[in-house]
Parts: sequence; C-alpha cells; structure tokens
Amino acid sequence: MINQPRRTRQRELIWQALQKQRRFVSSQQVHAWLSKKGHEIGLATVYRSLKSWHESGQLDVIRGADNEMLFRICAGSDHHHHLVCTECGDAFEISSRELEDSIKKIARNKRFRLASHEVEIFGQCENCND
Amino acid sequence: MINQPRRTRQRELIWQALQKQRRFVSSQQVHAWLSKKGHEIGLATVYRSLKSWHESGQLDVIRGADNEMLFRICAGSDHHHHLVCTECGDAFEISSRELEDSIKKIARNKRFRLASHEVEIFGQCENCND
DNA sequence: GTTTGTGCAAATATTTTGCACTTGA
DNA sequence: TCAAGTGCAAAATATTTGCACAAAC
Repeated sequence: MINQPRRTRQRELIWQALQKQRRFVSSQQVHAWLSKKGHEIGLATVYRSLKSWHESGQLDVIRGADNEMLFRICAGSDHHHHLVCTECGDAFEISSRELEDSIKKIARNKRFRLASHEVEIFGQCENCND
Repeated sequence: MINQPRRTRQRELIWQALQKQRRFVSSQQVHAWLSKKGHEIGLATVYRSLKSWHESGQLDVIRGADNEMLFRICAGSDHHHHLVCTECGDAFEISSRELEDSIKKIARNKRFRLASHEVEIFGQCENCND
C-alpha cells in the first residue's frame, strides 16, 4: 500500500556516500561529492532520499550554523542527542540518564507536559583540542 | 567608530511589536503584523533590526520547525535555555544547574573541550494541557 | 555634514514540487 | 504492468546585500 522502497542505483550511491562519513553532511555536500566521483545524480533525488530516510528514522538530523539540514546515519534507534566536534565535524551519539532526568524535572517544575526536546553540544574532541 | 545605534521610527515600532509578544516570532511575522497595523516598513529593515539586536544579546533566537529564525526579547542576559509550549507558543527561559552539570559531565567523559550547547524543550504548558 | 538607517529590488541559498520520463519488482 | 523513483527546471522560502536616498546626531 504505502511506500515500499525500491532499490535503485541512485539510492545505493547516496547511502554509500553516507556510510563513508562519520560527520553530518548536507544534501548539497552528498551531491557534490558524488558528482566529483563521476556519479551524475539529480540534486532533488538526494534531497528526497535523505528526507525519506530521516522520516523513517534511519538518519539523524541537526541544523548547521547557517541553518541547513545536516544528516548522518543513525547508529541506534533509541533516544539520544549529539556531541559534535566543531573542528573536525566528528559527532558522537550520547544518551544520559542524568540529562534526561534534569529535563523531566524542569518540565515538571513548570507544570509542562513534556513533548520533546533537543540537546546539541558543541566542542572540540580529544584529537582536536591539542 | 562602531555601531552607535540610532533611534528611528522603524526601530521603535519593531521593538514595540516584540514587546507585545511573549512568544517567539519571525521577521516575517513582525513585518506582517506591523503592515496590518498600517505601518509600512521595509522587510529588510525588520531583518536587519532583529539580526543586530540578536547579535548584541538583546534577543534570543530559536529555530522553528520550518527552518526560520524566531526571536524574542531576552529577559536576562545570563546563560539559559527555553521551554516552549507547542500549543500557545508561550516560552519560558530556564536555567538549571543540574542540566548544566549533566552536560559538563558528558563532555568530560568524551574528553571534549566544551564550546557551547543548545537545549530546547517542547511541551504543553499548564494552561494548554487541559 | 557625516554616518547610520531605510527601502527596494535583485541576489543567495536551501529545499520542495510539478510533470513527463524511466525503472524496479 | 504500473507504482515508485528520477531529472530537470521552476517555485517556494528565508534571508542577505548593493545602492541611492533619507534621517539622525
């Protein structure tokens, strides 16, 4: 009935490109990288692929400084946040009981019914903070 | 030498519009609202005003779901995050020692030199969660 | 009178979409 | 076959910028 994803050359290539990266990348970057490798794929196809994978939970997304969407293959399907290195772009998934508890507590204090939350932490990773 | 802000009719009106709002609003919204009130101000002027106030720390900003920047007058100048009601759009500034500590701990565990972080919590406020 | 702000239109930038064509199952 | 995927170009958004003119100090 709905969305039975098909295996196409384009999607294979896009997925492979994502697999090579540990960092978050934009649709534009994926497209440019593939072009450089000689794979002429429509930019719209890249946008559509990343969007649908994100919607089906296979990709994580964060917003870059200039407001663009950056994607990365999502390791676990559990709830988590990200710790991103501002130097090399490397990103780790994090999940902290303590952090979640703090957030719950804040919501409770203000009598909010918690819906969702986003936490993004930026810094320099072990290798980059000389 | 630098940026000595001037008092203009446009800026007065834009600032007043912000003061009437407890929720986060976009440049477009401020502009539309002023237009409706009969104040014909250039959209670019609204963008420029909000941007500069944000840069000077007088406005907070969050990212809307549809990729736009939303601003609000910032109550305190201290470090804080936001608890936003998804129903009425009302937003509270929050600051939690516990939350900050959790974040520091996470960074320390991964041996990151912490640069910055963003936390946004969404839910329904006391009035909206019937 | 000099510097800063404004308005407009054009330029960017990112992402989406309509549509005809192609392809996978 | 035929629904799903693709490419292209155009549209939709959101925001910025160049420039001539106006306003503030």
